[in-house]
Amino acid sequence: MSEPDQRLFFLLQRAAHQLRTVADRRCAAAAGITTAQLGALFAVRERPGLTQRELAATLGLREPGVTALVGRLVAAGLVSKAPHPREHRAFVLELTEDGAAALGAARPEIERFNAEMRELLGEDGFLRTAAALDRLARWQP
Amino acid sequence: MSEPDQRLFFLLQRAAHQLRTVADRRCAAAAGITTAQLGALFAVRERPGLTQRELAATLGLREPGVTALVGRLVAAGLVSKAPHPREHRAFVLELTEDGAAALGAARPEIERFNAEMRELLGEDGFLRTAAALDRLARWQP
DNA sequence: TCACCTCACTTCGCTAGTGAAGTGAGCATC
DNA sequence: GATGCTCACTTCACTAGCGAAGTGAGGTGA
Repeated sequence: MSEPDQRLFFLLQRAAHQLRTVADRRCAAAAGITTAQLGALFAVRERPGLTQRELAATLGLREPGVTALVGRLVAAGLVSKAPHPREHRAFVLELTEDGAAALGAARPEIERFNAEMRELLGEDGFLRTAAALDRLARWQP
Repeated sequence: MSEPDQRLFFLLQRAAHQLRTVADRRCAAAAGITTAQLGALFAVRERPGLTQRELAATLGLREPGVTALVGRLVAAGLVSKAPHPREHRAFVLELTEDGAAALGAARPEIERFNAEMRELLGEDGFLRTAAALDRLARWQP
């Protein structure tokens, strides 16, 4: 492996970390919650009645992480958690009004984030990066 | 903002998270340390005598994080930490033999990771993504 | 019918980051 | 030569994720 290749690997890791922390600070400023929490709200809004297992798959997290994440959202009143009608082990998640409001509050910040990314990478680079990360998101080692 | 745009934002977050965790599991299996630790070793090898402040800038971390990170590496005997010759508040970091060995041990895994990314994204997509993430890594909100 | 398995979720202990505040050496200024 | 500033690093309290193990309801097969 060439030296630049190795550098590339670490660069990638740093970029991934940067993405998370920058976005997190933005979301926290806009809606008072983290990107992960916001992502969960978005997922629940898209598919109301989601179970935690499904949410874990959607977000690319493990179950314990989702248990904690949902716990925080329920405690904050942003998501409701009710017994599953058919499957007694599971719960169904719904967005509350406050949850929808938080999602709305973060929207301008997300817009700004995307706009800056577009500026940074160019429209073409932005779309290509998005496509690439789309595949990465579904990547299983 | 269009709905797909919002989805894109969360997709990006998930991809970033996926990248970190996949790479971390690989590195842990290969060298017994995390990607962040490996990245620090790489940085110290490239610029021996680095201070922690410089390392923080290189890795995109904050100082407390680097204090802990370096502490772990020193405890593991992978990095040495000596007083700075001129600046008494600072320390200079050097790679130990074990540190170099760990870096070497992880090399095939990094190679494999990069190869899979290339396969996933195509050579062109890989290079473009790398270039994009290079900018992202240096991005300051 | 009763032991056994499956599986959604939880609990526990861990690692790795963050921000805010603290520490202390060296230097400048009065 | 005391006062106070700067700044590299540390400490502290916190959040967020992980893996492994535990819990318990529902189904399955001898």
